Amino acid sequence: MSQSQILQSLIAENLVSDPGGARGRLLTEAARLFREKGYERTTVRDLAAAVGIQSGSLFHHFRTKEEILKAVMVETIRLNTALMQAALEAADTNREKLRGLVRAELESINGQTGEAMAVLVFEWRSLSAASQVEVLELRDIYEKLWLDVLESLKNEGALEADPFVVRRMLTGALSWTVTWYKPERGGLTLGGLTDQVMAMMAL
Amino acid sequence: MSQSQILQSLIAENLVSDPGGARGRLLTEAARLFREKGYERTTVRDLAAAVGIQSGSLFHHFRTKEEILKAVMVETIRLNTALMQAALEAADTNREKLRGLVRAELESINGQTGEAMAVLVFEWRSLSAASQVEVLELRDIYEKLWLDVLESLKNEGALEADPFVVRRMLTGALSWTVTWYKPERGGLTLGGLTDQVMAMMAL
DNA sequence: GACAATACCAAGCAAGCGCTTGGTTTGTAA
DNA sequence: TTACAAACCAAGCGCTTGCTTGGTATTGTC
Repeated sequence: MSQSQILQSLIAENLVSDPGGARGRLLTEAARLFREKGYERTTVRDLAAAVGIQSGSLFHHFRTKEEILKAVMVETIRLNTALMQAALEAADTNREKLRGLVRAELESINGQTGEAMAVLVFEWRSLSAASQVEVLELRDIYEKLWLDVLESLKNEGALEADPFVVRRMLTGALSWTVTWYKPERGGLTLGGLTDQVMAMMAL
Repeated sequence: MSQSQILQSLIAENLVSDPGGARGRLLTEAARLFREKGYERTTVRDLAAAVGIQSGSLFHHFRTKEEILKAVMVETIRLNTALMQAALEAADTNREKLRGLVRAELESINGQTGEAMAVLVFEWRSLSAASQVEVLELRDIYEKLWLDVLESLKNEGALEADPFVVRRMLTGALSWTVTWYKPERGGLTLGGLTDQVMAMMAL
């Protein structure tokens, strides 16, 4: 199943907004602006201007500004969880599964959903506690994919360190690529970067 | 030279504010609040209340709210650069130097300056471009300490990967510890965590 | 065509923000 | 004691923000 088929299926199930529709275009622009200026410094006037409408009209689509932030987060988690599940299904060994996860996460962080992924990290505090709880539930599903694979690697003796610590280190290392990775820099492809990450873990 | 001697020397040189003085107390509280609620959501009224004064009085000490943010960042970079230089001076081999840097950075991120270090990462966008330039100059001195050691390790054959990439991965992995590391969690000390990081790099 | 639903416009509200201003209080030096 | 500087108070300014409200325009359905 290709990436666009996964996306189409999520759209059909109303889990993710169609990027071509009004709501989807707004979320794409919101992710970009929130990433660039920060959620708090992005006004509803900025958001509206980015999609070519007046600010009051946003409130027809979303109840509050915060609901926009939450939707950016929820939708990127859903999409990337589905992409990672697909990467797992395409792999045979635990080592290949981990490689697939690393590759998929690097793609999500440095590709189409890079802005939304960065918003998830940097704008967490602007979510209300109730929204944080909801987003964390989805996030936990995503994290479980990782921990299951790391624990399997530990059980087969391929990994000595604590899976929890390894995942946390990886989260930081991979998330940080958003601040520095550029394909043009020294010809380092995402595949090459994936190789370096795997090598750093002696895997 | 001990940590408190380093701090006293920086205070004497007016590079860092005395934590016991009014300005220093304000910067400590500011780092805490900015970390907790975000810079944009922390009002000057919040800051003033945290140190027990009225909000207008803040402007006796700092020209603008942004100057407070910048001071939090500048002062933590200066302090931690000095601590890392001390760690380098206490080490003999390049491997020990790297270990000293990892340990010192983990201490800065998870210890007294943890809040300010997190503010440096998460609140970067709230700084004006001019302030960013100034803070980056200090940051570059700090980063050069790392790159020099990693390049020495590469030159002696102990490290295969690109020092630039390794440093970036380490920055992410170590910075992320602020979100999850707790000494009580499974008895993992900072020394133990340092060991795990070094092991992950096969060093 | 008629009607309902959806999408958007334009104007402006209430609340809150960073900061100013004129003043008072405290600390220091001569 | 006096003079001055530093630190703080209290009140309020001008501006910005997220959002509401009454309306118009467009789209979809029968």
